[in-house]
Amino acid sequence: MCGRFSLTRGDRDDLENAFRVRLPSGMAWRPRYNIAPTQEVLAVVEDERGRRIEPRRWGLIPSWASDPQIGNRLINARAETLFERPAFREAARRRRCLIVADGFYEWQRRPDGRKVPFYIRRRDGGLFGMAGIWEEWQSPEGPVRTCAIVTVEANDLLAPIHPRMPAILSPRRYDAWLDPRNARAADLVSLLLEPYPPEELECYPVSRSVNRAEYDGPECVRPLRPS
DNA sequence: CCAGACGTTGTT
DNA sequence: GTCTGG
DNA sequence: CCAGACGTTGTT
DNA sequence: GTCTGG
Repeated sequence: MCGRFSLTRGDRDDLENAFRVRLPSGMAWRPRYNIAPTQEVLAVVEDERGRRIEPRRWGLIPSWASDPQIGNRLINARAETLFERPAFREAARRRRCLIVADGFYEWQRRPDGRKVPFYIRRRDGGLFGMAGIWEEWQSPEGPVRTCAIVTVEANDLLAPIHPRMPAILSPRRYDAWLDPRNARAADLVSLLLEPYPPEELECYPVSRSVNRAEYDGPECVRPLRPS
């Protein structure tokens, strides 16, 4: 699955080039090594007015939810059932997005029960878009925009670590995924299920500092042993 | 028709 | 064990 | 995802 | 929003 990720690099130009979008001039962010559920993430969204990058809270609250607490648990959505689940299908049809990242974490369970965190990133260190969906929930204080990250079966690189991974889209699939006029579930799911080329990624064990959601420093992504 | 419920993942 | 918060 | 909390009554 | 039950 995907319960933590990073956005450590990426200046304005990187983001604008990677996702072919213009950033609002006032938009600022700091390097994030340990992004956890309930925190703010950057989402590439698209509607009739065009493509934008906007913040979203990670943890999807369905529009009809009476209790927003539900969002603390809806952090991932399975690609295989995305268009069927009542909590997700409306967002899947009309509110797809890309979650901007440059790495993510998976925990490997060892035979003795210990869990070892691994960091996965592109070999070239570049940005990538994880498939996501988003929702808007009306709180008494105003609209709350939330999102979930779509997951798929692990590819060959990740399979030894964990059975699921985020759906990483190749850049040539970004347009089709984001296009709001595209609503054919079968086509969209097949985009998600295209395995991301394992040879473009690398994966190495990291220290347990990432376990603490409160810790957000470079220690999280440092290789435990040279990889 | 209206009222009322409705959630997910991954793990073992 | 289970739930909440980050 | 992981870490950390998790209780009640009655009284002031 | 959408589905189920009455």
